[in-house]
Amino acid sequence: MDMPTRTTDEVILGRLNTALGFLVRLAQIKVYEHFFEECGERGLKPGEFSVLWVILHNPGIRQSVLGQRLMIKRAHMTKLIRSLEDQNLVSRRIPDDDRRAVEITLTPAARTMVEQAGDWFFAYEDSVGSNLTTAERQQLMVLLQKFTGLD
Amino acid sequence: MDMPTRTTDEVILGRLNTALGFLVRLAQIKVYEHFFEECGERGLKPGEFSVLWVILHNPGIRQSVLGQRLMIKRAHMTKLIRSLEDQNLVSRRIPDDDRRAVEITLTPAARTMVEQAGDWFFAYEDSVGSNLTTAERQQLMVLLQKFTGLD
DNA sequence: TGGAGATTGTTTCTTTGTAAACAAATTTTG
DNA sequence: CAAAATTTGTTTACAAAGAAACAATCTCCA
Repeated sequence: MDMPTRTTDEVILGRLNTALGFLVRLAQIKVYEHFFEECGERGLKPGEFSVLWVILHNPGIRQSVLGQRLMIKRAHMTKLIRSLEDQNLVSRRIPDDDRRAVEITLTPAARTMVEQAGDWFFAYEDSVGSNLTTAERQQLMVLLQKFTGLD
Repeated sequence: MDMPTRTTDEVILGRLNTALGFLVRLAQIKVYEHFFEECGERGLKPGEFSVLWVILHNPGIRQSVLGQRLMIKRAHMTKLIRSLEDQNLVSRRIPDDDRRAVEITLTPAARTMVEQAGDWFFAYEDSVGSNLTTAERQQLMVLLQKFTGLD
């Protein structure tokens, strides 16, 4: 009998389910979808939060450095920063010693906001991978740190 | 001295570098960039390949099932399939027993092409995470399978 | 010193993917 | 059975992200 595949778990993936790149992509989508179920309408997306968080902990950081660390391309970073500036969350300053660069700082209002947002963001992050044991989560974290070169 | 952050590895990430969601996003970008360095102008992107690969191994699979398994949204799947159809790689058939559904099959030409593409695709996939040991790669694979619910 | 090349950020255009409204077919249920 | 609800795929409008071309500034070296 050669019935066409009708249900998700019948699907034959072959070697695909051993491919790291494929698995990482699936994981990323899952995290993202899970985020919007949980944090739904908080108004602050994961990308935005990570940018603000890093600026909080590195006041005066340059756009280029921020982009390199978070792996956000220049063109996109420009848009992100402008959007944050429009929301009055960050301010830009051209340093005297290099007038091409832009140094980013949080506004005072944003500082308290981001600290607060950190609470629920990391609470959410703790719920990521809740189908793994604590030990597995720890293991996965370490492996991903090494994989991404963050160790 | 409170110098603004100037180089990537000076950047303070705080709790962020222990956040699974953040790490997974970084990993995904890294895989994707690495892919285009390696496989540059092969004309077949990771997403397209995975779709074709799954159709190859599940001939007559329905669009909805394909989308669920690869976590591709309906609206997007429609465009992907149409693009593949325009390239004469897949054909669509409305089954008699459910005239809303669409069953997808590879064209004969695509079958050999995808089998061939599999060779370099999985060769590339083997090079993903080359900064990890073989054991670590295996571990990461198993953890991601569990994480994504593919086990 | 001054010009070639690199760096930094912006702009414009394109690609990729999502959301919401819709139409058609099917299933459920009163 | 017939109306209501669900499923499946498409369309349209939009958001997120990258690529390439560009302008301004800085660096390096002949």
